Amino acid sequence: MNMDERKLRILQAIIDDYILTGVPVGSRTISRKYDMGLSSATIRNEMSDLEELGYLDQPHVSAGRIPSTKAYRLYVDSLMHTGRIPDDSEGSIREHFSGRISQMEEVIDRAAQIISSLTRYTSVVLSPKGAQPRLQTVQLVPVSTGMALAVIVTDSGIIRDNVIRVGGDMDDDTLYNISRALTEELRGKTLEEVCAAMPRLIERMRGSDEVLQGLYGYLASDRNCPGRTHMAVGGTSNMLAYPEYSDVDKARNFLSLLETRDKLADIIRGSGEMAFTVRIGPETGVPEMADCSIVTATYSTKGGQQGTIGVIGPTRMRYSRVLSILNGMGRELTELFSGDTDKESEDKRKR
Amino acid sequence: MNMDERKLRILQAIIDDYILTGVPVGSRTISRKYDMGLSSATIRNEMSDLEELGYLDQPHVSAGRIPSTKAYRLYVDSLMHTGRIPDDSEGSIREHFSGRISQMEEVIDRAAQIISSLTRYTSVVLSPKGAQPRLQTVQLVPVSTGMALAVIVTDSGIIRDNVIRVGGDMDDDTLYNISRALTEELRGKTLEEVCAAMPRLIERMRGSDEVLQGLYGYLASDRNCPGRTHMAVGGTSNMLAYPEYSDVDKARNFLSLLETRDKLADIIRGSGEMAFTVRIGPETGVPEMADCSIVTATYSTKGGQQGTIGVIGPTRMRYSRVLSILNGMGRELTELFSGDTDKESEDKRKR
DNA sequence: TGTTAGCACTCACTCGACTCGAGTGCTAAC
DNA sequence: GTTAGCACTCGAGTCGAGTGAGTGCTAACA
Repeated sequence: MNMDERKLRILQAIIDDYILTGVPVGSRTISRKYDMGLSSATIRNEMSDLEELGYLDQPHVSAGRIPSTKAYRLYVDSLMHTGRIPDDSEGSIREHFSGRISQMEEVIDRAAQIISSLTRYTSVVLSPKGAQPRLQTVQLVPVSTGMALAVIVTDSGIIRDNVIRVGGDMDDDTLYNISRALTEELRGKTLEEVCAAMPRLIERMRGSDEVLQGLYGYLASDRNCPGRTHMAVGGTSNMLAYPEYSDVDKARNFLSLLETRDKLADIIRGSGEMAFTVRIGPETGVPEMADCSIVTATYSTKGGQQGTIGVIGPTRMRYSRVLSILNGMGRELTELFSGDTDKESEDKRKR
Repeated sequence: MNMDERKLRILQAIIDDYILTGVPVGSRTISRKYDMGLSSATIRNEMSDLEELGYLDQPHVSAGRIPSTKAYRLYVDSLMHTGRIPDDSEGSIREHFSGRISQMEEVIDRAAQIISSLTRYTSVVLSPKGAQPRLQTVQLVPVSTGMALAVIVTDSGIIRDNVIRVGGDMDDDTLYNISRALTEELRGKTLEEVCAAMPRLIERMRGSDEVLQGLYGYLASDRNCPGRTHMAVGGTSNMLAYPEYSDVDKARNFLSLLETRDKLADIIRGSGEMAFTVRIGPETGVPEMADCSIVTATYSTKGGQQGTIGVIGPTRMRYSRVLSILNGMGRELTELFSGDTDKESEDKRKR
């Protein structure tokens, strides 16, 4: 037995209906609501075939049928009429971002909010990471005696800073001179390379070695520390609106998964650096998400770093809508992070 | 009819039991589990009196009784045996913080996690704000042509930074000289005063006026912008563990309240700057929280700024435990934020 | 050979009747 | 003032019949 055109059409109707209603769909529903020109009995036969082929499941004998993971897979890969971005959304994204946008964290947070409000699912946005950014400027700003703020500007426009110990009483000018020397020496290197170069520098620049030690310690710990990648989660409560989560225990499990941020980041990033991925149910590899799907997309920054945006929803997700919203948001973020910073300030200034 | 010693003891037993179990408590339970030396019938009479006095409610005739808001109020104000901090917690707080702590945001996030894991309720931590911090250093770090990062260090040790437009092509040295001049001029002023002084400065320091304009714009918007206060929420899923929230709709309302961060911050901060506040049920003033209680405490920074930590739980909250945990955390945060930063780096270095 | 009408069958779900038991209020005795 | 006893209330749980959506199968039809 093989799939034919008609089976595909019926399967599509079933998936569409189930995504819409969340209720197992029966043969009669299909023959009436969708204009197939076939009686329910025929549909029934076809559905029986589709079940045998592994595309449909039956919760119990006297209920309708629901799409299997395999069906969703097929749907996403080829059946889905990949809609363009919903009319309202494109404008919506723009509009939401049009206000004041300064810090990267704020953009990330806002993006998560927008995605979840547009999709009505749970959204996750991860800050850019990946390709090593290259150092552009180092500058040390005195904070208190013996301490300074090390500001590191990279070519991706992302700034990291941290308070480090510089020892003794360095006056502003001394720190500034050290900063200049460091910048000259290190500009254009990746953070990896900077770390590698540090021991040699410490050797050479006697007299300011405590400063360099401090900086080195910070860089070394920061480089390996994924904690600095910012993550925003939006619409956690949205999931509770779906009957799939009317069971409180299930909901709690899901929510506490969202709370373990490291794990969540791994899951979202699990898709690698593909432009788009859709993982359905078991494909997520997370037992707690056996009946969730995860859709992710990437965006990139000027420096070539990649960030991830994702949506988590029930397997009966409105995939096409979600994909186009993520697409729109990805484009918007890419633009925001790689367009020159002038535009941001422009917006800001206008207020 | 008046409250006497015995009524108080009985009321306390009822509250204790209800907080523990969440089930309406009957007269027999009290007479057996709590060593009153009274029969259930007597207790029954007393309970009847307590109900008349407004301290107890009866969900329905044949159920036990539950404490009213008034009862909790009395309990918190005078009945509660204000336990010292639970044995495990004091150490726990220390231990959790002993790892790497650098950015304020991280401390805040971590604090929320710790509080919620210790209390098993939902926790909220707000970054310090209030008393105007005084400027200590301004420094401009070049980021790209025409743009610079303005780093502002205040005496509270809290650092703000933002990318501003500086116009033209300022080289490092020029920016540095401007920074020095600005620092000299503005050190010791509150941010309010800095803003007030800016127009005059812009007048005087012709030639670098575009830089100053940019800085002014940032300061002016930042000063009035409460968005910069960081807020962390922990243990959102904890609430679902309590039978009070076995109703999914209720849970969803609660969760979406947690998501509207501005509103939540207002609610938490609603208590003003009291060292401790306990708001019970309707006292919260938030309809969605009619059967929640909010306990808050404050901590302070070197610069005299105040931050807020809070716990949101069901009205039958383990008040004494929560209060002592918040007390411990408040002390720890105050120490962290007002002790000199040396200690932090020390910890960091040890790793 | 594919399609359809008809029919028996399944099974979750609903709803009312019933039981059970925790808890109360009241009364009378101590 | 305290307590034992008892009738009463009412939510929660159980049981069973009824309902209806949906299926699979068979036989008739185009």
